[in-house]
Amino acid sequence: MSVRTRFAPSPTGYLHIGGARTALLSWLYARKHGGTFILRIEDTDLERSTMESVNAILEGMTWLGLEYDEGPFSQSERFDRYRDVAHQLLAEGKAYRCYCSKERLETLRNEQMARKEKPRYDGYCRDLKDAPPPGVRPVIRFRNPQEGEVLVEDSIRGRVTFSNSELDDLIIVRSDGTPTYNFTVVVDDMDMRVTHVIRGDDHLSNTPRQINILKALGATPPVYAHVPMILGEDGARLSKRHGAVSVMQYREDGYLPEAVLNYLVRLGWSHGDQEIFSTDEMVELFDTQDVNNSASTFNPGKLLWLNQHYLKNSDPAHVARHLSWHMGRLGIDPSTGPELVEVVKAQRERAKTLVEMAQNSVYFYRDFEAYDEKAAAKHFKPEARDVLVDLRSRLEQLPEWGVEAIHQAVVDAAEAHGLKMGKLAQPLRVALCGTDVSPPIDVTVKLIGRERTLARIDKALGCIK
RNA sequence: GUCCCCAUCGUCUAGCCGGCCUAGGACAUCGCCCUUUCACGGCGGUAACAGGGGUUCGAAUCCCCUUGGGGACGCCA
Repeated sequence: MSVRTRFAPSPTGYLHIGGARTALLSWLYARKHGGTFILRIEDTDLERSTMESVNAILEGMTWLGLEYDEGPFSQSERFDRYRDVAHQLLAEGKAYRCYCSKERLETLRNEQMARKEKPRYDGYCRDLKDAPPPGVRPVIRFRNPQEGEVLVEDSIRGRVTFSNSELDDLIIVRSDGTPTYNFTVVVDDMDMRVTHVIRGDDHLSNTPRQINILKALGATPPVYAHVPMILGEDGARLSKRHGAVSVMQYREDGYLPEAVLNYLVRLGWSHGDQEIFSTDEMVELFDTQDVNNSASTFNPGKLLWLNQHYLKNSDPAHVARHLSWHMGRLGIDPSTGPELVEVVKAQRERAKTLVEMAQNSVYFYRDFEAYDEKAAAKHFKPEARDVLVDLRSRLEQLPEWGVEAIHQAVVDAAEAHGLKMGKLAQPLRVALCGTDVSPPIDVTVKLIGRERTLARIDKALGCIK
């Protein structure tokens, strides 16, 4: 039987880091086994679900390259199916209508809490003999077994058993007729023939309920794999408080999708001492059996390092495509200056993010407003004047505008004035870039181009008294 | 509170079917080297088996307890 996995987010927000990881692992597992990856939107909570969220999730998955094979299916379009299944359960006596008021349930809960018991439904309507109270729209509850145990065979956690006496009769259809999560998941996983449910750890306690319903429906439970949670740096579950958690925020912050993917796969999973994994390697090496069973803390620093690694080691043309997007956000048209690929080659060892790279590359395309004060004060000294004038004429006369020739011109000019490289390179840098930080000076000059270089030297000369 | 899960450097982790571990790698951090800036890179350092009981010739590795953390307990998903 071929593998079928699914990612089933609820559209109540963006695609966050935790969701992206379970999506990645499900995707990897399907790919590894030549199976099918299904995307299902769990929008049974009509109040909180939004179309914007659906789009945000789709956008995030596309950016990460997690292509699904089937879907997206929306649970809101399957209400008829859930209702049919609920009625089937009702007819078979495996579910029943419950007329308890929310007030009664509330009181019950409070009493149980006061008695230090686990709050759970007491089964008041389980075998209701009296006529139902008039005017009350009932919910439908699943008749959970009261005896015995449920065994969850989890490929990450091993065998976990729950006692049925811990479980209560959960609501599968609300009084307004809409189905609830634990019910729709079961029906969908069954209908969609999902073979492996890879999801967050927070669902482990829901699993015995789902298995019970699945069995009542005569279906075979899938293989479960509950992946540990991702915690914030304060040890609490990752949330907005911990800064950027939206996957798309990482794009805006200048991360490459492969860096995010690599970071995510290494959270709770490893392959010896290997740190860098291409997508193909992940697909080949990943297995749910090797996933850790302890929660891990999100570490922005390591993600940053990975991002820099991919910036440095990916095909420059690929990085350039991503950089182009960020240049655009800065209002830069890359056609107004050097080839972006060349800029990438020059900058990739000195930037951790694409945002940084873009910001530090603006001067290749657009004249800067003002000199960095400190840098100008430090390097625009009178003794720099003559050598800059000299270099300017050498550059102007250069027959060929190449890095080699430029380098030679700079060396010669410095030598002619008995100066060390730094005494010329730094003032020149400030003159050309506005700051004293840039790629190697010859490369910088080359990329800025002759026209701009000469003009900027002139401008700087005007500032050196 | 009840039930479930988890526990190696600050962080991600290797190791986990016991001896090869005076516990390895990576990020971060500190120091040195390289250097026309910033970086890259190279070399080196600091740093962990939560605690207590067992089992065993021998435990990070197996068992139990304690402690600590996380999750679930909704007419949310």
